[in-house]
Amino acid sequence: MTKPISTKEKLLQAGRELFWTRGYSNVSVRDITGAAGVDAALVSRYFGGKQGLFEATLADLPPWDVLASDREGLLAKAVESFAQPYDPQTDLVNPFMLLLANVIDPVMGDKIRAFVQQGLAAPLAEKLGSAQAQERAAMLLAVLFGVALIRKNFQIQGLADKSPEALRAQITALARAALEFEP
Amino acid sequence: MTKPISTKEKLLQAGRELFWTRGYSNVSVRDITGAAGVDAALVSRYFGGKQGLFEATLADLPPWDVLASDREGLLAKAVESFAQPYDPQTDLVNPFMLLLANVIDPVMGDKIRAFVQQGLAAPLAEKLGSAQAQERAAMLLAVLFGVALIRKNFQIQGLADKSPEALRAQITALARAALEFEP
DNA sequence: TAGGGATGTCAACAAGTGTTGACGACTCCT
DNA sequence: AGGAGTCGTCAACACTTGTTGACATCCCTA
Repeated sequence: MTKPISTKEKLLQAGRELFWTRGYSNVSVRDITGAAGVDAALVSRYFGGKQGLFEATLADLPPWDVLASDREGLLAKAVESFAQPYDPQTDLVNPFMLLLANVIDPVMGDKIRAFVQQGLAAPLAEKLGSAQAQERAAMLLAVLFGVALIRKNFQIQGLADKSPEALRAQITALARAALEFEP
Repeated sequence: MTKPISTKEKLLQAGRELFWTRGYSNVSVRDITGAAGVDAALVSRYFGGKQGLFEATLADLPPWDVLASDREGLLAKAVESFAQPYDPQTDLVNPFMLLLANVIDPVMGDKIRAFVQQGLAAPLAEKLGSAQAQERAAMLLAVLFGVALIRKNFQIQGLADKSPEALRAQITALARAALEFEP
Protein backbone atom coordinates (compact mmCIF):
# COMPACT_ATOMS: atom_id res chain seq x y z
CA MET A 1 0.00 0.00 0.00
CA THR A 2 1.74 3.08 -1.27
CA LYS A 3 0.86 6.08 0.78
CA PRO A 4 -0.96 8.79 -1.15
CA ILE A 5 1.02 11.85 -2.16
CA SER A 6 -0.53 15.15 -1.22
CA THR A 7 -1.09 17.54 -4.07
CA LYS A 8 1.17 20.03 -2.35
CA GLU A 9 3.92 17.45 -2.56
CA LYS A 10 3.04 16.70 -6.17
CA LEU A 11 3.44 20.35 -7.04
CA LEU A 12 6.77 20.61 -5.23
CA GLN A 13 8.05 17.55 -7.03
CA ALA A 14 6.94 18.60 -10.51
CA GLY A 15 8.12 22.16 -9.90
CA ARG A 16 11.55 21.07 -8.76
CA GLU A 17 12.02 18.83 -11.76
CA LEU A 18 10.91 21.40 -14.30
CA PHE A 19 12.68 24.36 -12.72
CA TRP A 20 15.81 22.28 -12.59
CA THR A 21 15.89 21.46 -16.28
CA ARG A 22 14.40 24.53 -17.90
CA GLY A 23 14.73 27.43 -15.51
CA TYR A 24 12.15 29.59 -13.79
CA SER A 25 10.78 31.63 -16.64
CA ASN A 26 10.83 28.78 -19.13
CA VAL A 27 8.30 26.90 -17.06
CA SER A 28 4.66 27.95 -16.92
CA VAL A 29 2.30 27.25 -14.09
CA ARG A 30 0.25 25.14 -16.45
CA ASP A 31 3.33 23.10 -17.32
CA ILE A 32 3.80 22.24 -13.67
CA THR A 33 0.19 21.54 -12.87
CA GLY A 34 -0.11 19.53 -16.06
CA ALA A 35 2.82 17.35 -15.08
CA ALA A 36 1.42 16.97 -11.59
CA GLY A 37 -2.08 16.22 -12.86
CA VAL A 38 -3.55 19.06 -10.85
CA ASP A 39 -5.58 22.17 -11.54
CA ALA A 40 -3.64 25.32 -12.34
CA ALA A 41 -5.31 27.37 -9.64
CA LEU A 42 -3.84 25.31 -6.84
CA VAL A 43 -0.38 26.80 -7.18
CA SER A 44 -1.68 30.18 -6.10
CA ARG A 45 -3.74 28.60 -3.35
CA TYR A 46 -0.96 26.54 -1.80
CA PHE A 47 2.11 28.64 -2.42
CA GLY A 48 0.70 32.09 -3.06
CA GLY A 49 1.78 31.97 -6.69
CA LYS A 50 4.47 30.72 -9.02
CA GLN A 51 7.16 32.67 -7.21
CA GLY A 52 6.15 31.12 -3.92
CA LEU A 53 6.37 27.65 -5.38
CA PHE A 54 9.86 28.34 -6.65
CA GLU A 55 11.02 29.61 -3.29
CA ALA A 56 9.53 26.52 -1.69
CA THR A 57 11.55 24.25 -3.97
CA LEU A 58 14.63 26.31 -3.12
CA ALA A 59 14.02 26.01 0.61
CA ASP A 60 13.38 22.31 0.13
CA LEU A 61 16.85 21.52 -1.21
CA PRO A 62 18.58 18.69 0.63
CA PRO A 63 21.61 19.78 2.66
CA TRP A 64 24.98 19.41 0.95
CA ASP A 65 26.58 16.57 2.85
CA VAL A 66 30.06 17.84 2.09
CA LEU A 67 29.46 20.54 4.66
CA ALA A 68 28.78 17.87 7.27
CA SER A 69 32.04 15.98 6.79
CA ASP A 70 35.35 16.59 8.51
CA ARG A 71 38.12 18.49 6.79
CA GLU A 72 39.99 15.37 5.73
CA GLY A 73 37.14 13.63 3.97
CA LEU A 74 35.94 16.81 2.33
CA LEU A 75 37.65 16.39 -1.00
CA ALA A 76 36.69 12.75 -1.37
CA LYS A 77 33.08 13.48 -0.52
CA ALA A 78 32.84 16.46 -2.85
CA VAL A 79 34.27 14.42 -5.70
CA GLU A 80 32.07 11.46 -4.95
CA SER A 81 28.84 13.42 -5.07
CA PHE A 82 29.70 14.70 -8.53
CA ALA A 83 31.04 11.50 -10.03
CA GLN A 84 27.79 9.61 -9.58
CA PRO A 85 25.43 9.19 -12.51
CA TYR A 86 22.18 11.01 -12.31
CA ASP A 87 19.66 9.52 -9.90
CA PRO A 88 16.35 11.36 -9.79
CA GLN A 89 15.61 10.22 -6.26
CA THR A 90 18.63 11.13 -4.19
CA ASP A 91 20.67 13.20 -6.55
CA LEU A 92 23.28 15.53 -5.19
CA VAL A 93 24.06 17.23 -8.43
CA ASN A 94 20.43 18.19 -8.75
CA PRO A 95 20.54 21.07 -6.27
CA PHE A 96 23.51 22.50 -8.08
CA MET A 97 21.73 22.29 -11.38
CA LEU A 98 18.68 24.04 -9.96
CA LEU A 99 20.91 26.88 -8.84
CA LEU A 100 22.78 26.85 -12.12
CA ALA A 101 19.67 27.06 -14.24
CA ASN A 102 18.25 30.07 -12.43
CA VAL A 103 21.09 32.47 -11.63
CA ILE A 104 20.45 34.29 -14.84
CA ASP A 105 16.82 34.88 -14.08
CA PRO A 106 16.13 38.57 -13.39
CA VAL A 107 13.48 37.71 -10.81
CA MET A 108 15.10 34.83 -8.96
CA GLY A 109 18.77 35.65 -9.48
CA ASP A 110 19.15 37.50 -6.21
CA LYS A 111 17.65 34.70 -4.17
CA ILE A 112 19.90 32.17 -5.86
CA ARG A 113 22.99 34.27 -5.27
CA ALA A 114 22.13 34.73 -1.62
CA PHE A 115 21.55 31.01 -1.21
CA VAL A 116 24.88 30.06 -2.76
CA GLN A 117 26.72 32.72 -0.82
CA GLN A 118 25.27 31.90 2.59
CA GLY A 119 24.49 28.23 2.12
CA LEU A 120 27.53 27.02 0.22
CA ALA A 121 30.44 29.42 -0.10
CA ALA A 122 30.51 30.83 3.43
CA PRO A 123 30.20 27.56 5.38
CA LEU A 124 32.66 25.89 3.03
CA ALA A 125 35.22 28.60 3.62
CA GLU A 126 34.67 28.38 7.35
CA LYS A 127 35.17 24.62 7.29
CA LEU A 128 38.41 24.92 5.37
CA GLY A 129 39.71 27.39 7.90
CA SER A 130 43.07 27.84 6.25
CA ALA A 131 44.67 31.09 5.24
CA GLN A 132 43.30 31.09 1.71
CA ALA A 133 40.01 29.58 2.77
CA GLN A 134 37.85 32.01 0.84
CA GLU A 135 39.83 31.67 -2.36
CA ARG A 136 39.96 27.91 -2.13
CA ALA A 137 36.25 27.61 -1.41
CA ALA A 138 35.39 29.78 -4.40
CA MET A 139 37.73 27.80 -6.61
CA LEU A 140 36.31 24.47 -5.48
CA LEU A 141 32.81 25.69 -6.24
CA ALA A 142 33.98 26.91 -9.62
CA VAL A 143 35.38 23.47 -10.41
CA LEU A 144 32.29 21.61 -9.25
CA PHE A 145 29.82 23.91 -10.96
CA GLY A 146 31.97 23.88 -14.08
CA VAL A 147 32.08 20.11 -14.27
CA ALA A 148 28.35 19.85 -13.71
CA LEU A 149 27.76 22.43 -16.41
CA ILE A 150 29.97 20.74 -18.96
CA ARG A 151 28.51 17.35 -18.24
CA LYS A 152 24.81 17.98 -17.91
CA ASN A 153 24.18 21.11 -19.88
CA PHE A 154 26.80 21.28 -22.58
CA GLN A 155 27.17 17.50 -22.75
CA ILE A 156 30.72 17.67 -24.00
CA GLN A 157 32.56 14.43 -24.65
CA GLY A 158 35.50 13.90 -22.37
CA LEU A 159 33.37 14.53 -19.30
CA ALA A 160 29.78 13.76 -20.20
CA ASP A 161 30.39 10.21 -21.35
CA LYS A 162 32.72 8.94 -18.65
CA SER A 163 32.20 6.19 -16.13
CA PRO A 164 32.07 7.12 -12.43
CA GLU A 165 35.61 5.77 -11.97
CA ALA A 166 37.10 7.86 -14.75
CA LEU A 167 35.16 10.90 -13.62
CA ARG A 168 36.40 10.51 -10.08
CA ALA A 169 39.99 10.76 -11.25
CA GLN A 170 39.32 13.82 -13.37
CA ILE A 171 37.36 15.72 -10.77
CA THR A 172 39.86 14.86 -8.06
CA ALA A 173 42.66 16.38 -10.07
CA LEU A 174 40.78 19.65 -10.42
CA ALA A 175 39.42 19.77 -6.89
CA ARG A 176 42.84 19.10 -5.42
CA ALA A 177 44.29 21.99 -7.37
CA ALA A 178 41.55 24.19 -5.96
CA LEU A 179 41.99 23.10 -2.35
CA GLU A 180 45.79 23.20 -2.39
CA PHE A 181 46.02 26.60 -3.99
CA GLU A 182 48.84 28.82 -2.72
CA PRO A 183 49.10 32.38 -3.97
CA MET B 1 31.93 62.99 -37.36
CA THR B 2 30.88 59.65 -35.93
CA LYS B 3 29.56 57.40 -38.59
CA PRO B 4 25.88 56.55 -38.19
CA ILE B 5 25.00 53.12 -36.85
CA SER B 6 22.52 51.20 -38.92
CA THR B 7 19.43 50.07 -37.08
CA LYS B 8 20.35 46.51 -37.90
CA GLU B 9 23.55 47.03 -36.02
CA LYS B 10 21.70 48.73 -33.18
CA LEU B 11 19.48 45.71 -32.82
CA LEU B 12 22.41 43.31 -32.87
CA GLN B 13 24.18 45.32 -30.23
CA ALA B 14 21.21 45.65 -27.89
CA GLY B 15 20.24 42.04 -28.43
CA ARG B 16 23.70 40.75 -27.63
CA GLU B 17 23.90 42.77 -24.45
CA LEU B 18 20.48 41.73 -23.17
CA PHE B 19 20.71 38.11 -24.20
CA TRP B 20 24.06 37.93 -22.50
CA THR B 21 22.84 39.12 -19.12
CA ARG B 22 19.31 37.79 -18.91
CA GLY B 23 18.99 34.89 -21.32
CA TYR B 24 16.84 34.39 -24.38
CA SER B 25 13.40 33.99 -22.87
CA ASN B 26 13.90 36.64 -20.22
CA VAL B 27 14.28 39.28 -22.89
CA SER B 28 11.31 40.50 -24.89
CA VAL B 29 11.45 41.96 -28.34
CA ARG B 30 10.18 45.21 -26.91
CA ASP B 31 13.00 45.22 -24.38
CA ILE B 32 15.53 45.06 -27.18
CA THR B 33 13.87 47.57 -29.45
CA GLY B 34 13.34 49.86 -26.50
CA ALA B 35 17.03 49.78 -25.63
CA ALA B 36 17.92 50.32 -29.26
CA GLY B 37 15.43 53.14 -29.66
CA VAL B 38 13.74 51.40 -32.55
CA ASP B 39 10.28 50.17 -33.40
CA ALA B 40 9.39 46.66 -32.32
CA ALA B 41 8.34 45.55 -35.76
CA LEU B 42 11.83 45.91 -37.18
CA VAL B 43 13.13 42.77 -35.53
CA SER B 44 10.82 40.65 -37.62
CA ARG B 45 11.62 42.65 -40.70
CA TYR B 46 15.40 42.46 -40.44
CA PHE B 47 15.97 39.10 -38.78
CA GLY B 48 12.75 37.25 -39.45
CA GLY B 49 11.85 37.30 -35.77
CA LYS B 50 13.29 37.12 -32.29
CA GLN B 51 14.81 33.72 -32.91
CA GLY B 52 16.58 35.00 -35.99
CA LEU B 53 18.04 37.91 -34.06
CA PHE B 54 19.38 35.56 -31.43
CA GLU B 55 21.00 33.32 -34.00
CA ALA B 56 22.54 36.39 -35.60
CA THR B 57 24.13 37.41 -32.29
CA LEU B 58 25.39 33.86 -31.92
CA ALA B 59 26.92 33.84 -35.40
CA ASP B 60 28.40 37.24 -34.65
CA LEU B 61 30.54 36.07 -31.72
CA PRO B 62 34.21 37.03 -32.03
CA PRO B 63 36.57 34.08 -32.51
CA TRP B 64 38.20 32.68 -29.39
CA ASP B 65 41.82 33.74 -29.80
CA VAL B 66 43.04 30.83 -27.71
CA LEU B 67 42.29 28.59 -30.66
CA ALA B 68 44.64 30.67 -32.80
CA SER B 69 47.65 30.38 -30.53
CA ASP B 70 50.31 27.68 -30.55
CA ARG B 71 50.23 24.84 -28.06
CA GLU B 72 52.77 26.40 -25.74
CA GLY B 73 51.08 29.74 -25.30
CA LEU B 74 47.66 28.17 -24.97
CA LEU B 75 47.47 28.08 -21.19
CA ALA B 76 48.76 31.59 -20.74
CA LYS B 77 46.34 32.96 -23.31
CA ALA B 78 43.35 31.12 -21.89
CA VAL B 79 44.13 32.39 -18.41
CA GLU B 80 44.74 35.89 -19.62
CA SER B 81 41.40 36.24 -21.35
CA PHE B 82 39.59 35.28 -18.17
CA ALA B 83 41.62 37.31 -15.72
CA GLN B 84 40.76 40.61 -17.32
CA PRO B 85 38.06 42.78 -15.81
CA TYR B 86 34.94 43.21 -17.82
CA ASP B 87 35.28 45.44 -20.86
CA PRO B 88 32.08 45.89 -22.82
CA GLN B 89 33.92 46.65 -26.04
CA THR B 90 36.39 43.85 -26.54
CA ASP B 91 35.42 41.39 -23.89
CA LEU B 92 36.42 37.79 -24.26
CA VAL B 93 34.43 36.52 -21.34
CA ASN B 94 31.32 37.91 -22.96
CA PRO B 95 30.88 35.12 -25.51
CA PHE B 96 31.18 32.56 -22.77
CA MET B 97 28.53 34.31 -20.72
CA LEU B 98 26.19 34.44 -23.68
CA LEU B 99 26.56 30.70 -24.07
CA LEU B 100 26.26 30.18 -20.34
CA ALA B 101 23.07 32.15 -20.01
CA ASN B 102 21.25 30.27 -22.74
CA VAL B 103 22.15 26.58 -22.49
CA ILE B 104 19.15 26.03 -20.30
CA ASP B 105 16.75 27.50 -22.76
CA PRO B 106 14.49 24.87 -24.27
CA VAL B 107 14.41 26.66 -27.61
CA MET B 108 18.04 27.71 -28.00
CA GLY B 109 19.77 25.02 -25.96
CA ASP B 110 20.49 22.79 -28.91
CA LYS B 111 22.06 25.55 -30.92
CA ILE B 112 24.25 26.54 -27.99
CA ARG B 113 25.36 22.98 -27.38
CA ALA B 114 26.24 22.52 -31.03
CA PHE B 115 28.21 25.77 -31.04
CA VAL B 116 30.25 24.86 -27.98
CA GLN B 117 30.84 21.35 -29.20
CA GLN B 118 31.95 22.28 -32.70
CA GLY B 119 33.34 25.73 -32.09
CA LEU B 120 35.17 25.28 -28.80
CA ALA B 121 35.57 21.72 -27.54
CA ALA B 122 36.47 19.96 -30.77
CA PRO B 123 39.07 22.43 -32.07
CA LEU B 124 40.55 22.73 -28.60
CA ALA B 125 40.99 18.97 -28.35
CA GLU B 126 42.50 18.86 -31.80
CA LYS B 127 44.97 21.57 -30.91
CA LEU B 128 46.05 19.77 -27.76
CA GLY B 129 46.65 16.62 -29.74
CA SER B 130 47.86 14.58 -26.79
CA ALA B 131 46.55 11.23 -25.70
CA GLN B 132 43.99 12.62 -23.29
CA ALA B 133 43.17 15.55 -25.51
CA GLN B 134 39.43 15.19 -25.28
CA GLU B 135 39.42 14.84 -21.51
CA ARG B 136 41.80 17.74 -21.03
CA ALA B 137 39.85 19.99 -23.35
CA ALA B 138 36.61 19.26 -21.54
CA MET B 139 38.26 19.85 -18.19
CA LEU B 140 39.77 23.14 -19.30
CA LEU B 141 36.40 24.33 -20.49
CA ALA B 142 34.86 23.24 -17.20
CA VAL B 143 37.41 25.30 -15.31
CA LEU B 144 36.98 28.38 -17.45
CA PHE B 145 33.20 28.27 -17.51
CA GLY B 146 33.17 27.54 -13.79
CA VAL B 147 35.35 30.52 -12.96
CA ALA B 148 33.26 32.80 -15.17
CA LEU B 149 30.11 31.52 -13.54
CA ILE B 150 31.35 32.01 -9.99
CA ARG B 151 32.69 35.46 -10.76
CA LYS B 152 30.03 37.05 -12.89
CA ASN B 153 26.85 35.23 -12.01
CA PHE B 154 27.21 34.02 -8.45
CA GLN B 155 29.56 36.85 -7.51
CA ILE B 156 31.23 34.86 -4.77
CA GLN B 157 34.02 36.48 -2.79
CA GLY B 158 37.36 34.83 -3.30
CA LEU B 159 37.04 35.07 -7.07
CA ALA B 160 34.68 37.91 -7.85
CA ASP B 161 36.58 40.58 -5.98
CA LYS B 162 40.14 39.80 -7.02
CA SER B 163 42.59 41.89 -9.00
CA PRO B 164 43.70 40.61 -12.39
CA GLU B 165 47.04 39.57 -10.91
CA ALA B 166 45.51 37.47 -8.16
CA LEU B 167 43.00 36.00 -10.56
CA ARG B 168 45.74 35.01 -12.96
CA ALA B 169 47.42 32.91 -10.30
CA GLN B 170 44.21 31.21 -9.28
CA ILE B 171 43.03 30.39 -12.77
CA THR B 172 46.47 29.19 -13.79
CA ALA B 173 46.50 26.67 -10.97
CA LEU B 174 43.19 25.22 -12.10
CA ALA B 175 43.90 25.32 -15.82
CA ARG B 176 47.26 23.65 -15.35
CA ALA B 177 45.62 20.80 -13.47
CA ALA B 178 43.19 20.41 -16.34
CA LEU B 179 45.82 20.42 -19.06
CA GLU B 180 48.28 18.17 -17.25
CA PHE B 181 45.70 15.58 -16.32
CA GLU B 182 46.89 11.95 -16.45
CA PRO B 183 44.39 9.18 -15.82
C1' DT C 1 9.14 64.59 -62.76
C1' DA C 2 7.57 60.04 -62.01
C1' DG C 3 8.38 55.54 -60.11
C1' DG C 4 10.12 52.14 -57.07
C1' DG C 5 12.59 50.27 -53.43
C1' DA C 6 14.12 50.66 -48.94
C1' DT C 7 13.04 52.29 -44.21
C1' DG C 8 10.32 53.46 -40.38
C1' DT C 9 5.54 54.01 -37.82
C1' DC C 10 1.34 52.55 -36.06
C1' DA C 11 -2.43 49.66 -34.66
C1' DA C 12 -3.99 45.31 -34.13
C1' DC C 13 -3.94 40.32 -33.90
C1' DA C 14 -3.97 35.55 -31.61
C1' DA C 15 -1.79 33.00 -28.23
C1' DG C 16 -0.04 32.30 -23.77
C1' DT C 17 0.88 34.19 -19.15
C1' DG C 18 -0.28 34.31 -13.75
C1' DT C 19 -3.99 35.02 -10.86
C1' DT C 20 -8.67 35.44 -8.94
C1' DG C 21 -13.33 34.43 -7.38
C1' DA C 22 -17.44 31.74 -7.39
C1' DC C 23 -19.10 27.26 -6.92
C1' DG C 24 -19.58 22.33 -5.58
C1' DA C 25 -18.06 18.10 -3.15
C1' DC C 26 -16.11 16.12 0.67
C1' DT C 27 -14.72 15.12 5.61
C1' DC C 28 -14.79 15.90 10.42
C1' DC C 29 -16.42 17.52 14.88
C1' DT C 30 -20.22 18.65 18.10
C1' DA D 1 -28.32 16.28 11.41
C1' DG D 2 -25.97 20.60 10.96
C1' DG D 3 -22.28 23.55 10.20
C1' DA D 4 -17.58 24.60 9.36
C1' DG D 5 -13.41 23.88 7.24
C1' DT D 6 -10.66 21.79 3.54
C1' DC D 7 -10.02 20.53 -1.14
C1' DG D 8 -10.64 20.62 -6.01
C1' DT D 9 -12.96 22.51 -10.51
C1' DC D 10 -14.15 25.80 -13.76
C1' DA D 11 -14.44 30.08 -16.22
C1' DA D 12 -12.80 34.37 -16.66
C1' DC D 13 -9.80 38.41 -15.94
C1' DA D 14 -6.01 41.65 -17.29
C1' DC D 15 -1.61 41.53 -19.12
C1' DT D 16 2.42 40.48 -22.00
C1' DT D 17 4.22 38.01 -25.70
C1' DG D 18 5.87 37.77 -30.96
C1' DT D 19 4.27 38.84 -35.30
C1' DT D 20 1.74 40.88 -39.17
C1' DG D 21 -0.20 44.11 -42.52
C1' DA D 22 -1.33 48.68 -43.96
C1' DC D 23 0.35 53.16 -44.35
C1' DA D 24 3.74 57.08 -44.51
C1' DT D 25 8.28 58.92 -45.63
C1' DC D 26 12.61 59.21 -47.69
C1' DC D 27 16.19 58.56 -51.39
C1' DC D 28 17.98 57.09 -55.59
C1' DT D 29 17.32 56.19 -60.50
C1' DA D 30 15.33 56.46 -65.14
